[in-house]
Amino acid sequence: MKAEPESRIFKGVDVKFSIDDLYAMKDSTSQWDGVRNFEARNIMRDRMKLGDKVLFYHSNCKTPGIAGVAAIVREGYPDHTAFDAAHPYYDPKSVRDSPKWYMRKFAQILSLAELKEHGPLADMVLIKRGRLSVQPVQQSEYDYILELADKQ
DNA sequence: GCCAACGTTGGC
DNA sequence: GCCAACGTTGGC
Repeated sequence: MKAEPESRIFKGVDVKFSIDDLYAMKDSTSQWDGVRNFEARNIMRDRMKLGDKVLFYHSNCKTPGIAGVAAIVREGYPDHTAFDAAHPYYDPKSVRDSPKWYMRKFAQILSLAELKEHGPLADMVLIKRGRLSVQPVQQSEYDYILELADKQ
């Protein structure tokens, strides 16, 4: 799942959310709001289950890459930010979702540039397609990435 | 800041 | 249901 670790003002609000921001939250847990893409929403609503692991990706920043691992502690439910006309994530047509997590941070970012150098990851949605804020990861890809992280 | 790739909208 | 126009993502 992607989030932007550097400050960016969207409709008057800073949307910055890094792995450190997640860690700093109460119980290192947060809702995951603001998803406004149907495919991404469907993955959150239909496929992400309690206890599932999540690769936390830093996007739109100096070193885009995987920052660590989080886990689902609550399954999808409607994103209330979509109902609030004053909220930057307001959507007048809304019915949406969001899960929650906790996390483990990698020693260093596994940068996109580095991930691209590893053949076993060549078919990752992240590499092949890129643009999608919530993406499925194959178990083999996840295991490979955790091995890379453990070698740091 | 550029722009390619892709998603969404809406007229027809 | 097509598709042009437009908007967004996100690496570079």
